[in-house]
Amino acid sequence: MSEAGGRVPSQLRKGVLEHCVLALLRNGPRYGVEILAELSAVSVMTTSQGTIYPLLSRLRREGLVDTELRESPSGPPRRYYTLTPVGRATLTEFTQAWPLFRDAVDHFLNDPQGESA
Amino acid sequence: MSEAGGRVPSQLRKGVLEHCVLALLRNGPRYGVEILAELSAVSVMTTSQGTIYPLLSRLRREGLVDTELRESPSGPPRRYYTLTPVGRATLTEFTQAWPLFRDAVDHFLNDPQGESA
DNA sequence: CCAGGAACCATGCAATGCAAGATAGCTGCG
DNA sequence: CGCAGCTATCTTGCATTGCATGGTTCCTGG
Repeated sequence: MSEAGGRVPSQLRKGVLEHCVLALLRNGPRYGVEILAELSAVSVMTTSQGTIYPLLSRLRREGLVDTELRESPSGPPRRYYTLTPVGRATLTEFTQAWPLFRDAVDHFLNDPQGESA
Repeated sequence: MSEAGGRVPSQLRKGVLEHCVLALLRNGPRYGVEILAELSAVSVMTTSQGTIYPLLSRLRREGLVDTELRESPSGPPRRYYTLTPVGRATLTEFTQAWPLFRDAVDHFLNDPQGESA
């Protein structure tokens, strides 16, 4: 309630979450719950296990990430995800495409008359 | 292919197109084909009739826009869309939420180490 | 052994962009 | 008038993907 201004429609995340996960993996291998936590550290990206596990499975199926099961110091084993060359290339593509999209949205939101420069 | 750098995944548009249309309508009433043209003027927002007509129907059904059928100086009648107060409020909400989302994505894409500025 | 938590995964649903195609009105031409 | 071609609107079916829900496995502590 009263978060009208801060609420981000979940549809916005479509097609973006995937690339944010790839971006996280640039920093080194991560496992599911860890990825979930790092995403949720930025509130508008907060999501759930029901979102990222299917997402991670898809990334693996499509060859964008490799996985490796490692024992945990305490608890069940963790599945670590690592970028493959294909995953890295996909991330690079997105990194180039994103500013175009972002600026286009800014254009429509900020340029009512098409005036400006 | 080979457009890797400029290609914007269509999933990116999800939930955004709707608000870009609302933003367009701030400039006054528009009809379908006209909206399609103004969106396509920004290449990454190029879309098709099969996308905007269902979208416009939904906006009308949800009370975000009003419609009015007007004769065309030449051709079939056109259905003009106008923002309702609800539509205007929805647009305002999105205008506030968008920068949060945009900056979050920028954060993940540009901040590999979390080193910040 | 049992309780509880950490970690993983699968299933079904909802929202929405899109391709393809159908319909209807207007204009110009013969 | 009759037809071609354009403008404009709308419908249907599909693919993608975020999400809620629930279930399973492994480890630790008592």
